[in-house]
Amino acid sequence: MKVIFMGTPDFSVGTLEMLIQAGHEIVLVVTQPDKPKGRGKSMQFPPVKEAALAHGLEVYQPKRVRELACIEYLKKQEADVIVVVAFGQILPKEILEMPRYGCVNVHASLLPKYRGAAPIQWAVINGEKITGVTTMRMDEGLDTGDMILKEEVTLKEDETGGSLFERLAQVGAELCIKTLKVMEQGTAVYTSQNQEEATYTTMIKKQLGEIDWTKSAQEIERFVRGLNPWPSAYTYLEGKTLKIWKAFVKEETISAVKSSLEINQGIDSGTIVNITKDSIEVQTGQGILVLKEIQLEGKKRMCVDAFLRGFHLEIGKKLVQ
RNA sequence: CGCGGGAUGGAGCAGUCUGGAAGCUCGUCGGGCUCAUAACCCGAAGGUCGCAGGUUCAAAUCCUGCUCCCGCAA
Repeated sequence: MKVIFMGTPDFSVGTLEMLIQAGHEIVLVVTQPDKPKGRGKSMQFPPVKEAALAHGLEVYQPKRVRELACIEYLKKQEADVIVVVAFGQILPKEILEMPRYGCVNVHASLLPKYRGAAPIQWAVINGEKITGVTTMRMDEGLDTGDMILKEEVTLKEDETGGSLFERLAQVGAELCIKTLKVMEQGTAVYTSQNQEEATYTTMIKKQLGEIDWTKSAQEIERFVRGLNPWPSAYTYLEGKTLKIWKAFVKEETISAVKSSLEINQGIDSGTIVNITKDSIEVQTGQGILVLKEIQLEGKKRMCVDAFLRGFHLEIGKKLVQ
């Protein structure tokens, strides 16, 4: 089919490449404008643009897709379908209705749950056992279109936002190809979403990563995994930012909840209660979190045993700003 | 020219301001102690102090340029 592809971050790249591989004719790749990124604020191409250029595809970067000039340009392509994967702009009705097969969106959750911007991280943070990818025919709402295909993915014990991101991107790419196939064959089944079951996720901001030590050790551990590798969960140590990359819930606190709760009643959440050769144990609102891999501001991320060799840390210190 | 931290034996750091014998906590190797040990004791190897110039009797340390890493911000 003649396809217009719209997408911006890494998550979209896999789908674009699989579309090419599957033999679809990509007539145009639409992505967000280049933005200054990284240290030194140098201009950088969005990942999708990099991939598109590598395949010799035409790239179009409108500031706003709803502008007339843009709509006209898209119309000229005479595409059969528009595939949208994490594009980052809302499409107006004119575009949604433009292609013969409409606009297909690949969303990284099992709709109608986790509509919105950051379904992957939230699935990990919330401790979901199963998530997945859904394709749908877009309508004017945010992730409210009729669903076409769905595939479940089971989260692993040590799943991080990053690892799940990669897996879902792969699943999403394959699901997209299947979706186009059934649409083309006319065998696609469109299922409307149950509005009552719908949930929404908010966009992940940097600031969200600050750890609230009054939460339970289990919640914080999931929080750490969900925000790895971006934007990362962090706290403070002696006025500096301390990122937590890897941690786990201390086992004893599960089996001996009552006694440890009693013992810890006088200790504030966020206090370092024990330090071993290769771990730092922190009191939380419920249970103890054992830090294994951390990163102090300006330093590389490192295992706690390496950190402790060069940083003299004392029990009783609190991880607060 | 967005702001800032950093580069020192295999790892993590101190030393740099106030130039003048390369140090700390570990790891590694050898030996000892021990029923035993990630514990303890003794000993050893291992570094052109990121790179290139400059100042000086003398530079990890001062000056200049460069490379790489990291935090913030976007």
